[in-house]
Amino acid sequence: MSLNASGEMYLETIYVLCKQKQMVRSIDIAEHMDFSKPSVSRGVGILKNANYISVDKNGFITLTEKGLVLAEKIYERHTVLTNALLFLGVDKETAAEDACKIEHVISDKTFEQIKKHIEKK
Amino acid sequence: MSLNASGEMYLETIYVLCKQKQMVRSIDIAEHMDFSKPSVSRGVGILKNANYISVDKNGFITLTEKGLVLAEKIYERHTVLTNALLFLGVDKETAAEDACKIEHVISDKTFEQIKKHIEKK
DNA sequence: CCATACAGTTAGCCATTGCTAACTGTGTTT
DNA sequence: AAACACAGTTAGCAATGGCTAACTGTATGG
Repeated sequence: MSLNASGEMYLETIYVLCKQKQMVRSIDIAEHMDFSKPSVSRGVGILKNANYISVDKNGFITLTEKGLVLAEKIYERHTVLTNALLFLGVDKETAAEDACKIEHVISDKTFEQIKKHIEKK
Repeated sequence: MSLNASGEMYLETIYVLCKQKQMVRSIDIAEHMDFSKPSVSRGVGILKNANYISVDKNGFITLTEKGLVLAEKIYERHTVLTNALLFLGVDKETAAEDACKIEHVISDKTFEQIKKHIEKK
């Protein structure tokens, strides 16, 4: 019951927003991702269902332990991959965009090797 | 009217098979990709429609000029990315698998930087 | 000559994931 | 109190891209 790219993006967005504002609602996710409210509503429902997040009666979203672990993993991928691309000479915007695509498709093995290599620099 | 990941995979497979056997049919693609015949039939139809390939009356598939150009670009990405991952210490099978995923999502800019960096080694 | 095999196509199912339209429920404002 | 704003949900559309079942058409073989 693990997440695909779409679910990972919602989770990562929640993680990033939580670091910025503590109180995160679906509407904040919608604005941040530039998605419609119903799309986010469904996405949030899936994450909640799979026990990655909790949503209280006021609609405030928090990561569960399971959600936090995965979100941190994805976010680490994002930062390491972005840095890797910046290191290779890719411009900032492109690096962030492409890191965001790559982070959802590569294996743990590959990521660990990239990370190892970048951290040596 | 450009292709997405799925179409690119069909095109790349056709390119690879063409290098191996000259005569390539839909059934060969189906076997190589482990997809059903109808899935391949649709995929091939899309490539044909978009003028990436020609299919003769016997079902033999050839790349058009446009198809060859794109297929070579994708294949180059595949080989360069695979080599990049191998260089980082990823095992052969994982490198090929992940290269296959990455090749469809990264920008030209990012690919060129990776290529430049790998070719210096 | 009929049967069988093989390649391909058609029709249609299913899941995913974006969308709009329209509804619900709650809290504020006049 | 009535009206409005705002957040969220429900229902349902569309495209993508896999699948199976069942058909067509051709070629081979008993």
